[in-house]
Order: sequence, then C-alpha cells, then structure tokens
Amino acid sequence: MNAKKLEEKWIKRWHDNKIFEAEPDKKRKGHLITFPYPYINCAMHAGHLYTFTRCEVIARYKRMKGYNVLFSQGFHATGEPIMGVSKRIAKKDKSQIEALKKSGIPEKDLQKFSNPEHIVNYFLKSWRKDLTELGTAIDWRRTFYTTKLNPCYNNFITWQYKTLKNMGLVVKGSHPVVYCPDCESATGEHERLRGENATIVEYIAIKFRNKNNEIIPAATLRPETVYGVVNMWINPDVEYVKAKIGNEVWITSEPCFEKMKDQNFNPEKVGKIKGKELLKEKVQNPITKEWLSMHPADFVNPENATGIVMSVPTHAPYDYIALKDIHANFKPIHLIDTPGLGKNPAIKLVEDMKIQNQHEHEKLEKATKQIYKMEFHKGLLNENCGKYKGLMVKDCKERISKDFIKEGYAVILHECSEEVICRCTKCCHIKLIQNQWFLKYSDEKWKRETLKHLSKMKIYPEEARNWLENSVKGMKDKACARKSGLGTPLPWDKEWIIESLSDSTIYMAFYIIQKFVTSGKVKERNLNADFFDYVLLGKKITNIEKKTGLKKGIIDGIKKEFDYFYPVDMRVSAKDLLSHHLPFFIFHHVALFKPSKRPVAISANGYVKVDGAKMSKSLGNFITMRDALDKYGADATRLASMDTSEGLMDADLRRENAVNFKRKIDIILETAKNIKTTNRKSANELWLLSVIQQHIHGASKALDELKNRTALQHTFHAMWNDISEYLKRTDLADKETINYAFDVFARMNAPFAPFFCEELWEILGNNGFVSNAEWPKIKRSFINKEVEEGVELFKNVENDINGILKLVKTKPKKITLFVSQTWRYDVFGKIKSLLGKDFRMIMSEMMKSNEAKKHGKEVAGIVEMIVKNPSRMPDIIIPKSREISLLNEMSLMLKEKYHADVEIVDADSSKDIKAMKAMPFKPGILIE
RNA sequence: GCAGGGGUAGCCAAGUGGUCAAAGGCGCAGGACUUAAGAUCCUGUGAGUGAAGGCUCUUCGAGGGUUCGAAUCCCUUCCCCUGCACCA
Repeated sequence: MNAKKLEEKWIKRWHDNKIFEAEPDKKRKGHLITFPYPYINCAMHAGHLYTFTRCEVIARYKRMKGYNVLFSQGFHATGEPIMGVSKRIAKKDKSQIEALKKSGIPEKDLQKFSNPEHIVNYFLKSWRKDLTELGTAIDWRRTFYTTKLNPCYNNFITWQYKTLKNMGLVVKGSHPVVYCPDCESATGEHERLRGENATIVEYIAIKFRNKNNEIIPAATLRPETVYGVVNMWINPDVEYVKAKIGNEVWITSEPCFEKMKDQNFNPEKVGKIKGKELLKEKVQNPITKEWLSMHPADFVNPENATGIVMSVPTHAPYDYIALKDIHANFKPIHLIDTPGLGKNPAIKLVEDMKIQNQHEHEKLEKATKQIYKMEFHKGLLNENCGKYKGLMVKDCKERISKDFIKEGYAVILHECSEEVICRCTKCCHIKLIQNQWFLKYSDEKWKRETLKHLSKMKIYPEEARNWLENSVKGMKDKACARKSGLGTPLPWDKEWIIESLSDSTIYMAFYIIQKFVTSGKVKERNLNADFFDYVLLGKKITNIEKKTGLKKGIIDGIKKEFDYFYPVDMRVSAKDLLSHHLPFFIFHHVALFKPSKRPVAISANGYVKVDGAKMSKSLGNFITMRDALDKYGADATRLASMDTSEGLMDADLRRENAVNFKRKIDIILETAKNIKTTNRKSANELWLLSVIQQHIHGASKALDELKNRTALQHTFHAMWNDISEYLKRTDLADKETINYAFDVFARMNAPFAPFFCEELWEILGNNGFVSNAEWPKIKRSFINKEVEEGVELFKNVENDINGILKLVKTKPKKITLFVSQTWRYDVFGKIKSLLGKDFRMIMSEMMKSNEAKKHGKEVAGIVEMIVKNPSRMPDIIIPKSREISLLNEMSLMLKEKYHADVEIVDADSSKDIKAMKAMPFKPGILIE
C-alpha cells in the first residue's frame, strides 16, 4: 500500500473513532500541551514543522504514558500582515499577486484575497488540511482563531484587558519609535533603505550656557567625561537654530530642532545663527562651572544629536586629534584610571597609533571603540570627578545621567544608533509616541512574582532558563495597542487595537471554552466578564445563571473541565519566542491566575535549516508542508524532522533523510509481513529481548527530557538495527520474540511515525489503535546481561579473527580458540572489585593470595594493563564454563563463515603460546 | 554595545575528567547481490607501522594553566549564529 492510501485509511479511522477528542476523565490525569498558534498569512512550511512535530510527539507520548492529553491548535490572525496582503491585492500589487499564485491560488480566486476575512478562512483551511495529513493528534473541536472576526475570542480578550486595566497593569504613556517625518509614520525595519539594524539610543544632552544664558546643548553617550571638557566643537559651515523651549533659549542644528519637535520639547523657532558666529562665544560647563571656548571641527555632523559636541581630549581620540589639527593649547584633565591604558589614554593611543589628522576615520573609530570599551568595563573615576570619585564607570554611568537630569543640567535626547533612511529616501529620527497604552511589565511586584514563578517552572533544555530569566528581568513596558491591523479593540479606547503579541498570552485557556462554543452550548452573548471571572478565575459570583444566561449545569461543566485540564503543562516553542511571547505568557498568567493555574513547563528548540542552509525561496530549499507530504509522506517527514537536533541548536532538516526514512519504513513493513517463524528460545532470542529493554529505558528517559533525537536513536535506529541483527543470525524467528520486538517497535515509534506504526500494529494482529496503546514498560525478567555479554564475546572473537586474517592474508584451514587459564578468571574478578582504587593498593591486595603469587609477574602485568586501560575489563566476568559453552555454540557459525575447522581448547591443557595469551572474555586465537 | 547559544574527523553531529582515535548518520573506497543501474547487506575510512588480534605519532577554534590523566575544569584570545521589542 502506498503512503498516501495508508495515511488516508488511518486518518479516517482516527476520525471515526474520535480518539483524539479529549474529555475529562477521573481515572487519568489531565495534561494540556500547546504549540504557539501560528500566524496564518501563509501556508505551513518546514519552519513550523520541526517545532510542531516536537510538540506532537510529546503529546502522543504522554497519551501513551497514561495521561489524558488535551492537544488542540488555534490560529493567529491579529496584526498588520494579513491586512497588508488584502490591501496590496486590492491595489493589484504585482509582487503580491505573484506570491499568492506561487502558493497555488488560481488566478480567478485572487480578487477574493482583497478581503482579509477571506485570507483568514483560506489559510485556516489550508493549515487544518496540512496538519491533519501530517497525522497530528489534534482535538479539532477546540480550534479557534483570533481577532474580532471571531466574536467569542474577541470577548475573551476584551475581558482580559479590562481585568488587567483594573489591576493597574495597563497604563498610558509615551515611547520612542524610529520615525520618518516625511511619511509621518513609524518606520519598521523592513521599511528602511538603510539602517535596518538601527536601535534607539538615549543620548544625554548636557546644557552648556553662554553669557546670555542661552543653552548650547552637547549630546554625549559618556556623561561621566563632562568633568574633562576643555572646549566645544561647532561646525562653522552649518547654520544653527535658536529655539524657545519653555522659558529657555536653545541653540541647536536644524535637524536637532526637528527631532526636538517630535520628542516633546515643544521648541519654537526664534532665530538663526551661523556656526562661524557661534565660535566667538564662550560657554560654561554646568557641572564644573568652567568657561570654555568654541572651536571649529568638520567632524561635527548637524544630523547627529544636537550638532554641538563637547571636547574631552584625554578620553576621546577624535577630540584630541582635532585639537592637534588646529594647534590649540589645552590642559589635559585625566578622569578615568583604567588598568593597561595609562594616563590620558586617548592622547597616548592616538600617538601610539600614529594617527596623523582627524580624517583618518578608520583608525579613529577603532581607537574610540577600544577606549570606550575598556574604560566602561574596567575604568575607575578619579578625584577629578567630584562626588563620583572611586566608582567604576559601568556602575555609576546610569546614576550620573539621572543626577544630571534631576539637577537640571541635562536632558535625554533619543537618537538612532546609526543613520536610518526611510523607503521614501528621507532621513528618519526618533519620535516619542504620545498617549500610547502599555502593559506595565516594569512593575516591580509583577516582575518579581513572574520571576518567582519562572524559578518553579521546568524549562527544557535548562540553558533556555537563562535566556528567559534575562528577558523577564530586562522587560520594559510594552506598547500593547496599535492603530491599524486586525484584532480586538481596546475596550475603553476603541480606536486602538490590541496588538498581536499582547492578545496571545493566556489563550491556551480558550481551548477548553471553545469546545462548548463549537458544540453550540455557549454563544457569544454568554461570554461576558462574569463568565470568565467565574470559570477561569474561580470567583464566587451570585446569580451566575442569570448573569451569563447559562444553566448552572452547563457553566459548572465548563468550569469543571477547565479545572481538570488547566494549567498549561507544556508549551513547546522555537527559541525566538523566549524573548517576548514566553515571558508575556508567564507574566499574564501570574497577573491573572492563582498559582495552581500558572504554566508548568516550557520547552524551547532551535530554528530550522534545510539541507544545511537557512530556508529561503531564493536558495531553492524552501519546503512547504504540502511539498513534504506529497514527496515523502507524513511519517518520513516527521521522522526526518525529529532526527535532526535537539536542545537550542538549530535543526537541519535534510531532504535526503526523509527519502531514506520513507524507504526504511517500507522495508520494515515488508519484513514484518513476511516474517517466517518457529518456536525456540536460544541465546539469540534472549539477547534480543534483553537489548530491547535498554532501548525502552533510553527512549523513555530521552522523551521525558524532550530530547527527540536521542529518543529516536533508541526507538527507531537502534531498535531496527537489533531486530535486523537478530533476523540475520537466524532463518526462522521465534514467534513470540519477534512479535514482542515489533510490538515494542510499533509502540515506541507511534509518537514519531503514527501511520506506519498503526499499520504495523494491525499486521501484528492487534485491534484498536497503537495511538491509544500503552507505552512499553521495561520487563526486568528480560534483562539478561550474560547473554548480552555472550553476543559481545561473539562479536569480539569475530573481529579479532578478521583482524588477524587481514594481516596474514591466508585462507584459514583451522581456527583454534583457547579459553583462558582458570586462575586468570579469579585474578580478573578480584581486580574488578578493586578497580578505581590506587594502583599500588590494588597490587598489594592482589598479591595476598597464594594463587596470584604463583603467577606474580603475569598478575602484575594484568593489573598494569587494566589500570592503564579499563576497557580491557569486561562488564561482567562470566564463568569459564559458560565461556566455553558460548564458544562451542558459536563454533558452528564460525565454521560456516570462514570455511575452516574450529576447535575450542582449554588453555589449562595446552602449552601453545596463544593459549598462554588468552584472557577471560578474550580467547587466544590460533589460525593455521 | 547588551544578552543567549555555538566552534569536535571530508560534511552533519554525539560526547562535559580516565572504557576517547572519539557514538550515530552522510560521503568516500572495497566486497556481496544484480544482465546492468538503483536499493539492500557486509568491510574499511586521522597518519604511520607490524606476516597475529597490536604498537607509535598527531588531532576536538587558538594560546596558556590545573591534573598521574583534559574534547571535557580554569584563564586569555579569535571566529560564527540568534534576539534586542511594538514586529509576527
């Protein structure tokens, strides 16, 4: 049967038997596992596949371990992109039309995509189809999507934000964005011609004053160096602006004036002044009260900050070289002692690097960076720095800024970290957006509680904890609403729409409610604040029937189901969400829910590469889910994606692996169907039964730690190797043994490759579904170390014979195997018990027995050999009689293999040199 | 810049103090099967050396250190990837 047919067969049976529909059940423990709902502006692709499959494997594994797993899947439509697509289609944008065509949408349907609702519905269907064909164990009664297009979900978000606002966790404020004054809008990363990676930097503009008490602001990132300013830099060719700000007059460059307009300074232009004119003025340092001259410099860029620069030649290479260029005299003021930099480090470095003039930008940049870095990390402020003397730069920088601002000596000026040019070719600057709504993640109590809860959570792998913890610690207030895009309006300020990360924090709870919406028991009108307070928060509400319009039986049923399945037991995500969604997820649960309803565990994984490279359409390694399903089938696709990597490292999905898995699956099914059996229990059977226990152990342990690849190593590769090994050694398999092996194989691989495992399950004569079967338990009675050792012995002997034959290059006529002298067994046994102790101690212990004394020299040799290389010591020392019988058993096989006579000889009764060399578990070999 | 992760054989990747010249996979070479190809199975795969199952040297980004012993622990240094927010 081909893969497609097989998949269809089982999808239908699963569906007909409703096996993935989770209902509360007193006998089992509820287990809620979730994958972050994907944004549905595109079809599912390999990037989603990996994380999704991890989640799915764990869901199926937990189910088999006896948990009542609730695994459903919602979809995310909130935000700008879907709206963007619809707008571009409405405008008949060519590249957008092409993109849709490429993803398989026929020309005649294109126009429908100008309606965002159509886009949502289209991709909902496409995702559901792909996920179904992938064989996922999803309870589809519980699926939903976001935005006000779905009124029930909309009510849920409305309730959440009202509640958070009442708690004081949604507040009004302003925040800086990169802004294009020409387009009059925020300029996102993808809307920039240049400066994609620019970040927002806070400059400290220090308010120097001239004799007329006008302010000449110099912006700096190093306010601590204000103690060492010896002059100011002005660009003589630039025309500066005089602006009234409050009751002060400021002199800045023209672009700075524009920035200040957008940063709430409310400047009013009152005049202009040439740079050249300014040079005549003197200004006073507000901190040191020193009067300083203004000097000309071309490196002063009017676009950058205020267009006026303070000069600290001792710690800023640019300032020193510029002073040197104009042959100015100055008195250096050394401020920061840094190990390895010496006095006046900028002067020293410029001289050491032989920088000639201020046009050697490359060298100067390098020097500046070096000094900044070292002084920041290791610098100590000295006696020239007033009350900050004795502090490390890194420790007091922030304090200095705050102090200066508080005392009115300085203000914050926001600036881009690098030049940003908008698509419209205009230069961008930073704007402070007013009256924005924020989630107050900076709230100390909220943050503290969140960190506290995080410390109780299980995080897989542990490395991800650092990342999460740092994200939570560094979390600032987050703007939670935008003016455009799809979503739920802020209930109290409807022109704002709750943005996409902010409406995705506690929605896992909605999987439980959605079932009742799907069944029609609950309608939009029932889902009011009282409903959510009662069901989700467990508040006592009188007259709940009246208030929600639901019968007590129904609403209590919902509450019971919520209490049964919540909290989220496991959230599986790629690592990109560690810095925003996952912290938000914890924050909001902590704010809203009582401790027992907060998330239990998070598992994070790396990104996906395809064939070793980042997936991209231009590289030709972009795989949609559809491609993969059609080409490799669901099982092989799933296996290939799980056989990549685990932990936070990026997974590399290799298409060839998928092909190989596909082939292997066929082989396995064929083998299982055509197996010829008998009844017998020889060492071969006992061995297989025994090693299977190891794989059960290994796989279970790995899956408990969410290590997909390690698990697959056991469930698939190692298991199959051992089964093949067993079959190779025998013409007829023992029926009971081989059935057991395939039974375990089917069960253990069912989470990874459910379709073919169901098929295998049926071939083995089972009814029902392997998906519902129990995860195999270790059978202690099957563990047989001696038999395993026996097989090992066989392999070793075979290996040694091969090695010798290769070297001597003769055709063997007779192979003699000498079983070690009896006394050596005792010696080995004794050494084993002493292993790990000091060499001399082992030696003296060994020499206590008479038997050992008799062979003193040899015993010493053996001890030395084993201490040096403990691998020479077998795991178990089997008795000599057993070794003989094992060798006798294998002699027939050796005979066939090498077409030679095989004889087993006891070394005690031989004088052959090879007989003397024989060790326990390592027979002497003589080939003639 | 800050934060997180990483650098292991031709490639991917396991390994966090001794059983490590280093699992597994891919690739490559040889063999079996086949009319042939493919698939499958077996053998080999750091270098050197040995007509007996070994022995020697070199190797885990680089450089130091700790240790009887280091891919693994400590220090210094170089390089790569990811995130830094209003954007899903």
